[in-house]
Amino acid sequence: MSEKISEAELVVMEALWEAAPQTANDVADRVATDRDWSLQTVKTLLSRLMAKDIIAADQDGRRFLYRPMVARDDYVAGEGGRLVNRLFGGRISPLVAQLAQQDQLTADDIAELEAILKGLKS
Amino acid sequence: MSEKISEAELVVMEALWEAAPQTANDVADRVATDRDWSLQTVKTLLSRLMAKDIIAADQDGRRFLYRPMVARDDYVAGEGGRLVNRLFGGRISPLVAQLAQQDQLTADDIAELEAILKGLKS
DNA sequence: GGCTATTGACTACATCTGTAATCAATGCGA
DNA sequence: TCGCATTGATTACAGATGTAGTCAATAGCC
Repeated sequence: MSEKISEAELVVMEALWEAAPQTANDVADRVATDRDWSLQTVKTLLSRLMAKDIIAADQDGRRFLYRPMVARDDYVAGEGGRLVNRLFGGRISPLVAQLAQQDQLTADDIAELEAILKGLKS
Repeated sequence: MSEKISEAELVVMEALWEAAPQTANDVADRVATDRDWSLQTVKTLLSRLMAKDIIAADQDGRRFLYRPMVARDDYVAGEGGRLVNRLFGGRISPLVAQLAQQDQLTADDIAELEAILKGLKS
């Protein structure tokens, strides 16, 4: 239901998912690792995320404490599903096959996949 | 290396990946199943894809025959990898786990995943 | 109690995207 | 040969996005 999160907005979301609630300054600091943005830029992105009801803010003195309203897991599941639909017609195996072919699957990945499959068969 | 393909452009690409080469009219007809676009809109998208060097065109009389310059598999692998990186830190298993949890894995999917894993272990 | 620093709100502006109308060339039928 | 239909090129324009400057309120300091 909630609106689309743009690339730049997602960076802010990641910061908020790491820890919440945070002030605009906290978020800017955290985001600085990834992007060289001014504080104002971060605040604009926070505003837009507020307008989209993806985050909320509680007043704390004269500042605001921002917090995500959507869980990262939910967002990620939605996006993952959408991509799998768009690119693979809803089938996950071609993506796994692609990654396998590019040797992008670690032994850990393979073990985990096997565990998941085992769980499904029970 | 090639530039980003937007949502609308991707619809055109799908049409071109289905069959190539095609005239602008062919593409528009094929795309009509998905989107209710005017012929002009499709032509604009074709132009933009040309500008981005994602497709090429060969003159055929007074028309052009358009064809993709990137293979669907390559594009899809790139996008899939990018998403898995962005959302899951490069690990595929969380995505599979998500899909499994949402009962989005069919018996066929599971069988294919098992086959892929079996292939990897040999 | 006025000055300054902090902080959110508002405004700005270039680019990209979605969607299309209009223009211009050109080939074909009458 | 002349007008019409086809087709690509150019232009348009609103909304989203990336990036940030400026304004206004306010709270603490001297």
